[in-house]
Amino acid sequence: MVTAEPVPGERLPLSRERVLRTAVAIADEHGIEAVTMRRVGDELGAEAMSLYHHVANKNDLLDGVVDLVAGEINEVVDALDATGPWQPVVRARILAARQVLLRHRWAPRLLATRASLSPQVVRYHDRLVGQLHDGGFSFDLAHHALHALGSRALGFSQELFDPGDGGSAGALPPELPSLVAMLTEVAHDDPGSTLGWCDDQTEFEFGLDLLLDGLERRRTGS
Amino acid sequence: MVTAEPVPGERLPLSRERVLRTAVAIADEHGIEAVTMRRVGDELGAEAMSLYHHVANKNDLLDGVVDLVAGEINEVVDALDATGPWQPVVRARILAARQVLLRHRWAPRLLATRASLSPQVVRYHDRLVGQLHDGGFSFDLAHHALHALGSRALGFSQELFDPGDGGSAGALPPELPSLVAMLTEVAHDDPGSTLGWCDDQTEFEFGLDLLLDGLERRRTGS
DNA sequence: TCACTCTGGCTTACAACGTAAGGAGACGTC
DNA sequence: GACGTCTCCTTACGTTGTAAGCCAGAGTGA
Repeated sequence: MVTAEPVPGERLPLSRERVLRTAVAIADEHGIEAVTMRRVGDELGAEAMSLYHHVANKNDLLDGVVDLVAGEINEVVDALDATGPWQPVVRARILAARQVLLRHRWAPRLLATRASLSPQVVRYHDRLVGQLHDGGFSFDLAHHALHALGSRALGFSQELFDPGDGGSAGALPPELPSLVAMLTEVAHDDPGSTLGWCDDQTEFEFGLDLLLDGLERRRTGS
Repeated sequence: MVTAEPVPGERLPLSRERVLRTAVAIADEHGIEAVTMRRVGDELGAEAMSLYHHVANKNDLLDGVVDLVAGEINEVVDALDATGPWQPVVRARILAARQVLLRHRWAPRLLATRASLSPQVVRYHDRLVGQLHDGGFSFDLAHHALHALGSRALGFSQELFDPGDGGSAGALPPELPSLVAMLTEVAHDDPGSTLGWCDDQTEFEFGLDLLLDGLERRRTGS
């Protein structure tokens, strides 16, 4: 009758929370494609079908995972100091969100494929709109700003070229004269970079500032 | 001995070209998730395994599909008039690419998930860099521009919110004050819009021009 | 002409996936 | 004690990508 005691080897009961956190852990370690119902179950010492008592189906699980990550982002950005002019405030918010996503590199792709919106993602944008409005944006301009920023608002940009294979301009065929010229010149300017010929963080900030500067100009109407 | 005659009901032989075109047709009609090896085979009157004589595996098939669509884009943009100042030239190129992608709405998502780069996509960017360089960009700035534009260079932006469900601001909970305020105001400004409260083409152009204007300012150093 | 290899199709089979269906044991409430 | 209800398990099915191997026709060299 002593079943209530916390035996050390005893299994914790499942919960939606534990299921989602386990899925995130698997994705962090082995990539999002390693997140299968059976694998998540295994990791929890349970069967795949047991998960269905806590998530409706795999789609729901992935929605929950996205929401969890977005919640992590919100935790971080809510702690930032948001006083002062809007531009550094918004800039810091977005770069902080980016830092979280760099810890979950699979998350951007997952976010992009989700059909329904995560409450936490919506919440993130609500606060962002609030900051823009406080900074002098009309709601109309804030609305445009959301679309203009797109995924960049959450801290990631669509990386069409997989980083890591662009380093060698020699592999490019000669019928691409402009790319060859560009790559040789850029590589020459920065010969010893271990980050390859382009540093993602720098590029992200370049594009972000381009947008933020443009928005500020639209706001002041100059 | 008359086996060479083109019997009407006779099946064309398979080819990589036919396989890829069929996959595109299926994706156009039923979505990218309907593109399975068996389905493509069926559509061609062949078995799934027969496709493997023309594509290495499904990944290769999808790579080929992306390349085919990018080739379609290149066909269109190569036919554009590229004389005059860089900004309208590049703008027209990107908007034309967008028109092609609107005929293959599944393509952006597929593009974003491909690991290897399509030669046609690379070619597209080569010509784009050429246009920027001709327009007075240093290769360094052109390189930054590619990253800043990201997927927008190819004519699509990451649509985080699925269009079609954002129309009703009434569904939003009250703990999202800024979004509620924004949506009610924007919806009020444009009450009769059948496109929902945001028109994608307009928003895309807004963001694109923000970037192009910013790039021009960086180029002239003002 | 014969035997050979290639090419491109088909058949069969398998492992991994998501998940439907239902059963077993622990728990609370009447 | 009977009865839900909750949680977890077992079994099984359909769908997916694809490995392995068979077979017919077309060249091709002896």
